[in-house]
Amino acid sequence: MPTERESGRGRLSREIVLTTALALVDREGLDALSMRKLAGELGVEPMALYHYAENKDALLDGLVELMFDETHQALDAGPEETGVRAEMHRIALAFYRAANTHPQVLPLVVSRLLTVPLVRRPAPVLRLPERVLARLAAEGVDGPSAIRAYRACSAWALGFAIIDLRAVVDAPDETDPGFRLGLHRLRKDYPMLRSLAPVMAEGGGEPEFLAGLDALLDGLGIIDED
Amino acid sequence: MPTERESGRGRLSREIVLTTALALVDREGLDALSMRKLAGELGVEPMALYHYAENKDALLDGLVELMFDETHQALDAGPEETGVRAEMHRIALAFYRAANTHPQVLPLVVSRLLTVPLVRRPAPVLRLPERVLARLAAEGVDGPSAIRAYRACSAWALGFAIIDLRAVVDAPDETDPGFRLGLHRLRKDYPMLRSLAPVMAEGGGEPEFLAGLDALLDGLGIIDED
DNA sequence: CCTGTATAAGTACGTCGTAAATGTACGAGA
DNA sequence: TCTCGTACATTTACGACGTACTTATACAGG
Repeated sequence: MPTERESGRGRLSREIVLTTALALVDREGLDALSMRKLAGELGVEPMALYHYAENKDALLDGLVELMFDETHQALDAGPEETGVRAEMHRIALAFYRAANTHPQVLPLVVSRLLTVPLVRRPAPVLRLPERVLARLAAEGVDGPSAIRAYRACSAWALGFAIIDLRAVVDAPDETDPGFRLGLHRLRKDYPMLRSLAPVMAEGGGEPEFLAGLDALLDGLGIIDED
Repeated sequence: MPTERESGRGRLSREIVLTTALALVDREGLDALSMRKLAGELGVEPMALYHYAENKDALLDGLVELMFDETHQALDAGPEETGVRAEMHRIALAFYRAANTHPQVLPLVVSRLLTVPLVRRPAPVLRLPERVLARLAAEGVDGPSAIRAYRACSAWALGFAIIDLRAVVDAPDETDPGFRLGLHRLRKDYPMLRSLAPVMAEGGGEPEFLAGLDALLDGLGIIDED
């Protein structure tokens, strides 16, 4: 006798489909995600997925949504900080960690930002700027300044997540045949890069992330009042 | 009698293939780029392209390469600035402008950064950090500090380019049927976003980009000596 | 003029996203 | 308890894609 998950109705749900897709992407990369493969992983025929995502693009949107959801879950789990600065740290860190957990999703975030108009973005994606702007407004920051601050923080968080993740990939676990050739080219044509590559491979991590964020907030005059 | 470009040998070259591909992507978006379509645009059979790009991924790498090349061309066209700060502005701006010229390539940049190990990145991609690091070293900045500065500048340039380009897409040229519905949702659930959307749609542009860059450099203590 | 080599074209295969039609199991009302 | 509408899953099929493998062509050097 088959369990509920194994036969008939109710085997799938939007959440199951999306989380399985996200796991697949985290594990094997974006290119490995196909409707057929995902269906196979769920023990289902490909077309069944189209009840939960209008098409593949919508499914990819769902992955972005999931990453932002994770950010909000982390934020909702703890209490809001009292200082603006501390709260901005908390929000940015939540996003940064979600991004680090699902690096493969970042290219999707980028292409969606460039493509999907604000008005029809998924709720969790909109909720993040709303959260930031509301907090800044509560602190007495005027509209244009708040927008500038939000823009700076999101640009920094996204950019730093991308750049710093690179460090993982640059780590010297390189065993490919073309490696030594590449190293030689590096030594010859890019001496600075060559000598600093080990430092670069370490990555900045959260301290450097927060330091940059603080520098930006300083520049914008977003400072705790006391 | 057919011209040289129209028959026989020498119709194609890596440069022709790549620039045509880039034009196609700029015009119709990443998804519209297929080997077959590109070949059609070049008046050639699809397989001919494989003499200039090992496969489609390599062709996409070529697009990133082209964007960085454009950055270097802009930089090589003018004289180096004497102050570090001014030179960092010049370099970052060159990149920012190239990114704005080819927004569709940004998702590719991101996925390559996350995927391709440093050692085998295209020359123009390596040349940019080399340029920055060399300049900082010349100014007496030590290795780890230079890396931090480079990381901050590249994260900011990439992130701000992505975030600020979004403004274009968010502009209120929305004529879709679902628009008013979306607007209503916005008003109800995201009041801050709703009221600040017009400000947001304007984008920060180059002044805001440079202001953020300065804030980061200030935070790192990268200051002209005089 | 001939020939080798660089380049383009042709053919073919497996995979992809997904439209359309068909089948199936559950839950509510008789 | 039965039945039937509806929500869900499957089947089948198509065109487009990336690209391996094979064949044709045109130029350059001997």
